Amino acid sequence: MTVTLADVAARAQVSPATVSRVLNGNYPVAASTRERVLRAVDELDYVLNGPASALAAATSDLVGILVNDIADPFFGIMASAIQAEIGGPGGRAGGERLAVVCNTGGSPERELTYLTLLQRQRAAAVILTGGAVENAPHAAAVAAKLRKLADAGTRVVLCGRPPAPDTGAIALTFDNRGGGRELTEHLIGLGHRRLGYIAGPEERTTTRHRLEGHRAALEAHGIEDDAGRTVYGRYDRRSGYEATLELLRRDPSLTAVVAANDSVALGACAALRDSGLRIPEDVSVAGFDDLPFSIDAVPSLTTVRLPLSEAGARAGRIAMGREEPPPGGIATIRGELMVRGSSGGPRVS
Amino acid sequence: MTVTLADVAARAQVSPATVSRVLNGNYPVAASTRERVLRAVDELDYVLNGPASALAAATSDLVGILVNDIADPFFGIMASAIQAEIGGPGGRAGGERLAVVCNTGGSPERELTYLTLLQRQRAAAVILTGGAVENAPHAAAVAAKLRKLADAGTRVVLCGRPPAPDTGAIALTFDNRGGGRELTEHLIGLGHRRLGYIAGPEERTTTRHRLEGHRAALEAHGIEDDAGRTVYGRYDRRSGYEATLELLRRDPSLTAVVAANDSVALGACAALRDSGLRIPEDVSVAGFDDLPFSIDAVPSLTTVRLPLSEAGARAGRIAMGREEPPPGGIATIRGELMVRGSSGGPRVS
DNA sequence: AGCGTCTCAGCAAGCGCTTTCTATTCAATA
DNA sequence: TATTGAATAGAAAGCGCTTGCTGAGACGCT
Repeated sequence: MTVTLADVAARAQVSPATVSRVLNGNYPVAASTRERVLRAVDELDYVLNGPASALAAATSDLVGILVNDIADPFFGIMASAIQAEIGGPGGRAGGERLAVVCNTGGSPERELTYLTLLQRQRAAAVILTGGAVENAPHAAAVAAKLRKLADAGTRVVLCGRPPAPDTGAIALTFDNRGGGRELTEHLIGLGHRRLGYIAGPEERTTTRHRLEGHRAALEAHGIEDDAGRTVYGRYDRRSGYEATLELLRRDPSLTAVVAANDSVALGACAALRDSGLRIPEDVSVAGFDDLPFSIDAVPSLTTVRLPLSEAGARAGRIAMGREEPPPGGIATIRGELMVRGSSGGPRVS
Repeated sequence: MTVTLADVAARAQVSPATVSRVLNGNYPVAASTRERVLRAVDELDYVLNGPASALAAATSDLVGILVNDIADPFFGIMASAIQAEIGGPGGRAGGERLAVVCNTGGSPERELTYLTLLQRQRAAAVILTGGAVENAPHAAAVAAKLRKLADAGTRVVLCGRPPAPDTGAIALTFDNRGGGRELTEHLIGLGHRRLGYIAGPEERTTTRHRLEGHRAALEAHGIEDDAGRTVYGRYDRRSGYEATLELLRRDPSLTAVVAANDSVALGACAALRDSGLRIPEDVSVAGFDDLPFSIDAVPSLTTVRLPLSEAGARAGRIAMGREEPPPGGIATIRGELMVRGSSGGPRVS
């Protein structure tokens, strides 16, 4: 049999209540008693029963982190920063919490199911990262879930995701629109007029915002936005490769390709090279996010740096109640344009 | 107040026991009754209380996945594959389990603490991924924990990690030694004789095994292994960059650099380029793992492909008891040499 | 008609912990 | 010396669920 609180109590010659209090440290216990209890715990190699404890105390030490793709460093970096703050092991003493990273794969159903699962576990907090799916019924369902979670005392934080009104959720949003605009303006400033755009999956807030920024820049400079210059895809390299070939087919005179993120941009680079085009002499390329590998590409990638780690850390602290939420429950986090080797003036044709 | 089983029972005019049985589907319930219960659940928007359920049933639906660095795709890919099999939401019906990805950061203490936390939660299974720390006391502590977990009925699987004897843990091990050897033999075959090696952190099984493979290859071909040709670092790009500069300083006549993994190799490439050396004309570079970005490097990286996804999926299935463990509880998974653009014959000096 | 059998539902005893309330002790105060 | 009040420990009542056991019908058999 496994060791229980009662066993420890018996061994230490105290009541179970006392053992519980020693373990939780939330009630005065004489030093001598405490020590006796601690020794018994040690000798019996006792490990608290989490479920029982959670049931009795009506709280749990689980914190859920929802990500769209755990294999994508974009999410990995945020998750890592969050976890560090959640203070799983190694964090500050006291709150030893278990961070649960849940991989939704970008699927609305999975997202909902995970939220239910976390609700079932009475999670202490839930952090949703990355773009949301833009689909009215689903958005409503998620909002309802979030509201319910908040009502049940679970702290809900959105990190790199647009605010969810009326849910009580704190939102740390990336300024994808602004970043997208800045990026395209940089290219326009370089002299580009025929820019292809490789967007992410449709019905995703991130996709839409970045694209809106791109279009706003075009419009501001009186450049007509030919719909054929935008191709939708996924947020991965492969998608970037294929989309680039498609863009090239539609208009071989392109001088720049703006990608929805860095992985896509890398795919674009590969496609361009395979098509015999030089970067940036023939075609400039720009990404988004500034993931670690982007600086390693050859040429290194012009992109928009998102402070993933900082945002994640802040979200983690807010979720733990260790930092004040931003006023109004919403904060916008801006990206920073990183001009590097993959962008240059257009070729003269 | 939150809705409880009893509320549902009252509404459906049955006993709590019946509701529980409907929800768990592990006991015959008349169709009409079942439907009535299900309707009540729906109407009340009832969500099972996880802790209570876990306490009463003495089991939980948590599955722990320990990774060294969640921001590293090496682990992300495995975790993703595992999670898909764990069948969180979206998996096959029935076992709706919550996959908990825990980020140890490569720290022994955190690893131990997470294991305790999982033990406390009475996790259904625990999967440890990636290399282990080689440090006798710590290894013993981990082994003891694993044994205890196994005794408590938690299934323990090691994925990409050497076996832990006498712990009852199933091990799917990568043949790092073999892969390392093959890689170096490839370079030797190309004519290289002065190879630098950038190892991972010391006291890590992965580091040691890959290095042993490298040295075995050197020895097999009668190449003396100058200790100065090996530099230890971390498993990241930065480390590769710095280590390469160091190697170059020690011996500018190097014709090849073998890195502990792909990220390190990319850093090495950057350092070589910054030193005015061409790849592979002046210096060949090789990585390990074959992460998705490796093929995008310019030139694309010669490396050893590890079937991360497949291994993760298999580990997940074994953890769920959905696949027979390998005979003897140990399986060795081989890597595959991927010869690409970053390796070529040595320059003629 | 009598009886074993099978199906389905309820009773009630926990699961291992937390926490309120109560009891005891002992020192400080009147 | 009697009295008050900290400080500390224990008793016991749950927390919300699962499950072994019991019981009540319904059915088919002899």
